Amino acid sequence: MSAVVAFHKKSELLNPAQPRKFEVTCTNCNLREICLPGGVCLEDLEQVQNIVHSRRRVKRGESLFAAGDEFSSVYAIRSGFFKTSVVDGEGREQVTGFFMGGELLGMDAIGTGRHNGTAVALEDSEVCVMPYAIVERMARDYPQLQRQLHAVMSREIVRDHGVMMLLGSMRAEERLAAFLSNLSKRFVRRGYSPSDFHLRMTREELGSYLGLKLETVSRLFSQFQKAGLIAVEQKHVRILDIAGLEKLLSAAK
Amino acid sequence: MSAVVAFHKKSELLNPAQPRKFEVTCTNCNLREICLPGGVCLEDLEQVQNIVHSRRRVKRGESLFAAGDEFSSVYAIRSGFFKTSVVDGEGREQVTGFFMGGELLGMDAIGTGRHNGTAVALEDSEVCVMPYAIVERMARDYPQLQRQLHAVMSREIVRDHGVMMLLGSMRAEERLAAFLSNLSKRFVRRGYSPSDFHLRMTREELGSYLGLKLETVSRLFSQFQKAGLIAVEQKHVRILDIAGLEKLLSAAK
DNA sequence: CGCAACCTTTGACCCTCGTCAAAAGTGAGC
DNA sequence: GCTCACTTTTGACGAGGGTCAAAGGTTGCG
Repeated sequence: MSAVVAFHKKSELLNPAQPRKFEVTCTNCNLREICLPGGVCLEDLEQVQNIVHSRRRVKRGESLFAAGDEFSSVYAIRSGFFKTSVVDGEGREQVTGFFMGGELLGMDAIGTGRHNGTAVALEDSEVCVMPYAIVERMARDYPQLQRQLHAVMSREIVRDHGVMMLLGSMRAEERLAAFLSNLSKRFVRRGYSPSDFHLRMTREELGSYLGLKLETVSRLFSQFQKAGLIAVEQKHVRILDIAGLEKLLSAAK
Repeated sequence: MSAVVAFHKKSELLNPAQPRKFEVTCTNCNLREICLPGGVCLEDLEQVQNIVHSRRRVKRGESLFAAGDEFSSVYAIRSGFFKTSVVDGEGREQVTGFFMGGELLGMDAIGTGRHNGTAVALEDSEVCVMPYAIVERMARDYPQLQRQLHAVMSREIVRDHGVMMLLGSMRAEERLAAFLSNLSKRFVRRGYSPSDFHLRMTREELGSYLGLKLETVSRLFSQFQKAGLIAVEQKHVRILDIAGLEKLLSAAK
């Protein structure tokens, strides 16, 4: 296909070599290991970190990119929380994922030159803007970066297949249990509590992601609470019995 | 992550420069345009086609790779038809896709060095074996190939998001209509009839993909037939009213 | 050619989750 | 601090699709 054409908004590529006001460095970023530069050795990192052209703040409720937007860059989340979604012909929204620090957004656009979905910040966030033109060039020069880029995309595919399993084969309570367990693991990895966190999404957004209606999600939270698995208060969730939650997953059917 | 380590089965990399018995060339392949080398100019293609180390026949029912297998290569389908699936802890299978000529398999393994899912031939098939180590090197030397590789992975992500929409937001009859419409488009692209084809998968496999039980799929086929949208006879399907099928999609809810 | 394994269809019944509705809780902006 | 819009919870009810069962069809193999 010849659609892989448009690559950079000019605005994001001005003066790529100039010194920047803020210190955008991967070297001293605590997310380095789980982010795109993970696996790049320290000497190379000095150069590789120039893939980060700038940073961009996205306030809660604002979109980082929307479906149909011209592709220019991929984005690494430096702080905050995003949802991604796609919309079909009838205006139905399907939430395709929730993303946090160190995770990459925007790879859906490489194939067509336009974003297929929308990324919206669910809390005030900041991302590292990595113009794809630069990513391409750097990937050529630094094999470890190339491999890491492929790995990140591959893992996104694997993640998507997991969501298909969730949506295609699991019952409602298994879906929510799987979601909570997954979220817990990702929080731990980032140094947060595995059992005590604030959900950034509404019941409706979570329902969309899980293929359920918001009422069902709400009922499941109540049900899990009654069962002593979690304590919910609005968006604040405390996992009381992670083993119990994960047993829900093994208890197929 | 350091998991991206293991790359080639020796067996697949022996004598990469030797002349081969069969003429494995992209230049004269009718799938060139929709395959990985698509977009590579003809001069470069002479070299680039060396990413195809060999071909491999996979008989109906055999697997090309299985979950847990060590990653060595990605595979371009030269002829035939595959299903891919993942299996969860409880042994539940979720079919994640159906693939035909020109499409790439195996990208799920780049991130971890092991295949996350399984690819099974649904008819006697042949694939081009492209050792990832060679793909990496070629991608460095030929930017167009690099871009195409990224594009292919990106499109797989977009496809997956479409499946999430299907599984998360559509009703049973919309899912089947969407599937038939999609299959029709892909057949056309490859020079086959858009309205007359042989389904390679069982009702159960199709049901798994669509998040439905086999009985539901069977009922839907009967229902579509009764409505004059299609004619079904076992695995042979003829689309009688593609517009009617696609209207099912717009008629949300 | 005939058997066995598998696949498909169809019916009857039922359960999970969606729909509709109402009320209470929460939070952002004036 | 008050209002209004949004979010969440909970209940009652119903339907879409799952489950169970049985029969017929198809295919491959000995």
